[in-house]
Amino acid sequence: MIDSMGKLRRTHGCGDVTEPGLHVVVGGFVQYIRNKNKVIFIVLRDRSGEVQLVFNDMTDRAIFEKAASCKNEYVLLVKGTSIIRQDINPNMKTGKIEIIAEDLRILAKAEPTPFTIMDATNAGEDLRLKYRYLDLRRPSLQKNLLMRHKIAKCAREYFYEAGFVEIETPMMMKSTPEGARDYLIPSRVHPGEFYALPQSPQIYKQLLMVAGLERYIQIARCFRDEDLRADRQPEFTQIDLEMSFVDVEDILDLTEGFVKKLMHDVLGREISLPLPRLSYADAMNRYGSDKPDTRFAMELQDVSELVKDSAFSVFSGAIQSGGSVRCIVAKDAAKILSRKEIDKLSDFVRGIGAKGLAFIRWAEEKPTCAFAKFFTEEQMQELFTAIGCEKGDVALFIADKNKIVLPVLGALRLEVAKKLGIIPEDQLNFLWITQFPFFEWDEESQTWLAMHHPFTMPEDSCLQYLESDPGKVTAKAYDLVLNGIELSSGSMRITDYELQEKMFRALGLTEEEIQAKFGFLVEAYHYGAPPHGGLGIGLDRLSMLLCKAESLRDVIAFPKVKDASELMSQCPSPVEKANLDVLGIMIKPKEE
RNA sequence: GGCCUGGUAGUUCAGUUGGUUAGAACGCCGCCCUGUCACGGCGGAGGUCGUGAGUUCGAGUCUCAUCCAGGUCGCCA
Repeated sequence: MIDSMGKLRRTHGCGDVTEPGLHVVVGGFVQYIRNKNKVIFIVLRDRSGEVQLVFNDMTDRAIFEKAASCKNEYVLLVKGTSIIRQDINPNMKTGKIEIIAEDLRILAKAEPTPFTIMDATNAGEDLRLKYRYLDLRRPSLQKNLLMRHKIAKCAREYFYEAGFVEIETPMMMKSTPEGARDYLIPSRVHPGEFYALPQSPQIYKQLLMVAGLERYIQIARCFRDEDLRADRQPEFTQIDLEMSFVDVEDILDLTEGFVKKLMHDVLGREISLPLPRLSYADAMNRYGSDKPDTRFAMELQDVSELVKDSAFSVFSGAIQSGGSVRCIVAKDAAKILSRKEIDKLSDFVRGIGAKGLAFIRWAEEKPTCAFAKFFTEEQMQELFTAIGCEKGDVALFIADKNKIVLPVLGALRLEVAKKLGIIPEDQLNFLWITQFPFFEWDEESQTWLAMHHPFTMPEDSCLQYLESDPGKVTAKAYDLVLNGIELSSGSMRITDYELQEKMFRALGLTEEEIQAKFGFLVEAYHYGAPPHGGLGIGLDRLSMLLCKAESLRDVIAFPKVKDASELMSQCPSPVEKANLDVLGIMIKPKEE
């Protein structure tokens, strides 16, 4: 039998009882029991922290017996008085006091949990996810969810103050065959037809601007049916914004104000504005990434000019076919980057598309370098000077098309920095990436594809190249990057329907395709739309970074695992045939 | 879909060159203990070594297949 609360109500959080002489009622889960036969200590835990309860020979016999019957994770309600402890526990926030129990109610019993509920748990993640409600009892996860709440609260406060209106957009919408795969929802009323879950509220928020709502915010759920990563869930949340009568600068300024408030409110840290900005081209050339981690240098260097005439065909060949030879120099890395380690790096770059890795390792008096034989002593000296390679350093070279060289060297830069441990962990490097290319040449289909969605506004200065030289066109698009992670992405939208039609033509879309895919959106812009743009800020990633969590799963209450299933409820799951019949759906048998 | 890593008690792990009855810690059960604090002491229960096949006199250990989990690449306009 369990007890009822009766009229007894909690007066304090466990972690809030820090003074002696208080008459308190606390409730929570049993964290530890230390039964010394004549005296029993129970540590009780709730959201606020832990506190020690004491039952001894002064305790009513029935209460004492009841305390003796308690086990871990029982839910208790305890009335008592706080007193100074005989021996202080310095590891506990409430370690100075303990509560002499006068009344004890067992509100719920608990079976032994599959793993011990404590922060320093070493239970496997799949087990913890299966019993997520137990995992979430751990203080560190509670802290993460609290942090996430604070971020959302801060966003609402800031943007409400700036005149943004919170509006919910539909979760059931038209499937758009562009981009990521949609999650589909079958329709019973229209058998054979489907809604889609939104990949983002993009279209609706633009229509809200056409509607004249001027400033919109939503903490929006988004869905993408693609493979998962540690930093990618099929269902995620973004702080979604759109605003009218603005240009890029206004949006960046407003967002920066939010970032500053966020850092202040949530972390108590001050950052200075404006945040640094880097063009996409510079980011690629200097860091080999459109989301560079600028907490450390080790920038990419182009040595094509120096090596283009060499007899080393790997270098000269790459340049002749329009590519380049670039390198990074890892200072004082020769000790850590042994031959064996460099071989591993070589495997690493091959794994992500490079043909190989050339290197200079300058550990002893003379550098080790396999390609040195193709160069004169003077030429090598010239190379060392140019890239700043000295004794103790390691230089790593990639030669190929730029489309390979840049991202591979960018990934290598991160990999090497991790190995060397040169990334300052507690630094917060925010960075805007701007001037994204509008089009991307697709070798496979031999056409220009939109790098962002096709409603993105091109920069005013390059409108003239739209048809003559699409590769030159840059977009009014911007990404906010924090420590090498893309936090936010946004753009100005096209409001001129004539320009929009030009864009569609440049992308090779036919009138039928345009109508089928975006008909209602295109039509909307025929009725007048103020200039507008916006962005979405990844709430999950932001939380992950601010909590210093290693995975998105640590900041989402009920996350999905790698195959997009949820281990606790075991979804997705098959449904009854009758349910499918109503929807007019048949399951195709698995192919052998 | 490719590649890498892992799967042994409720949990976290060890298990040597293939060789007797598969071990430890925590947890669990019982007993003892008036000041513990991740309490301590004594005793006990608990295993289809992910699954299936193969090699072998003999497989936790070797081989193959398969399932599960994680990471990574493809993918994510």
